[in-house]
Amino acid sequence: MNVMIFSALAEPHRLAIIELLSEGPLQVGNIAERLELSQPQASKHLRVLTSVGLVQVQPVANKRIYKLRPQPLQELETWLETFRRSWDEKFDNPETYLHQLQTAENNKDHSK
Amino acid sequence: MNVMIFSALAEPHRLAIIELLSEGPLQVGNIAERLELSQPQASKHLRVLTSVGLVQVQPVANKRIYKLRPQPLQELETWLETFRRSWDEKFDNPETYLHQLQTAENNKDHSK
DNA sequence: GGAGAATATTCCCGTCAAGGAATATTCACA
DNA sequence: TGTGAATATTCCTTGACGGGAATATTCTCC
Repeated sequence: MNVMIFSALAEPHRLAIIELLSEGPLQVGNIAERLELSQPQASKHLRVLTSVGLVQVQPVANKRIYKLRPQPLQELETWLETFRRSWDEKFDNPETYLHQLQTAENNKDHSK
Repeated sequence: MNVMIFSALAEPHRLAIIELLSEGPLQVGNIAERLELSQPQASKHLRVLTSVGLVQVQPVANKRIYKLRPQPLQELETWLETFRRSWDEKFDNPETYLHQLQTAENNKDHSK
């Protein structure tokens, strides 16, 4: 899993942009207005979101319509599914926990 | 959705710790060793992960066993599901896209 | 092609977080 | 109680990032 998507979403305004765009495409001015951002700030954040592929531009006249790109969030969902497997297998399973403790014990330094 | 979990996962080493812990609980020394981190670095990153609830400590003797906490990642999964609804409803739907364009048009400044 | 709307870019500054090194703390055990 | 193992904390420095202000760019339309 790549870290870029997380750092892109780690900024409150960018996360708000993503959630706003989940309702549908918007042009820069509307995004800035709705989130009470300056226009340059909105553009800068949209640039970051575009660079990591979370967002996509579509020029219409002298406007630029931004919309979400499903792929990265879908990949994130896939990544999370691999964790669900871990929950089901290992969590609240005393035997597994014991095994981990023994593993830690076996990893001790035997070279001295 | 809270931004904290994203900033916690936005650091490569911390993301690696999460993925490592998905295989099972580990003590600090083993985490540091496996990821080629200094022990203080590992402790610091684990502190961040704990503070956002992604990880949980369990003291055993003078060791500290860290393991994942399912809740935050499950909440993230839930958050992503709300997006899936948007994909299915709105994506590749020309009518919706047109509606957005018109909405943008209607949001123009009427006060002048 | 000139004007104006919509958007992007640049420059500058303050803040914050990560890493390294050193040190402190906690715990078991002899 | 003292020693060593395991882990946490502090201090410091440096680089990256967000915000504001100003400016540049792009596009449409007359």
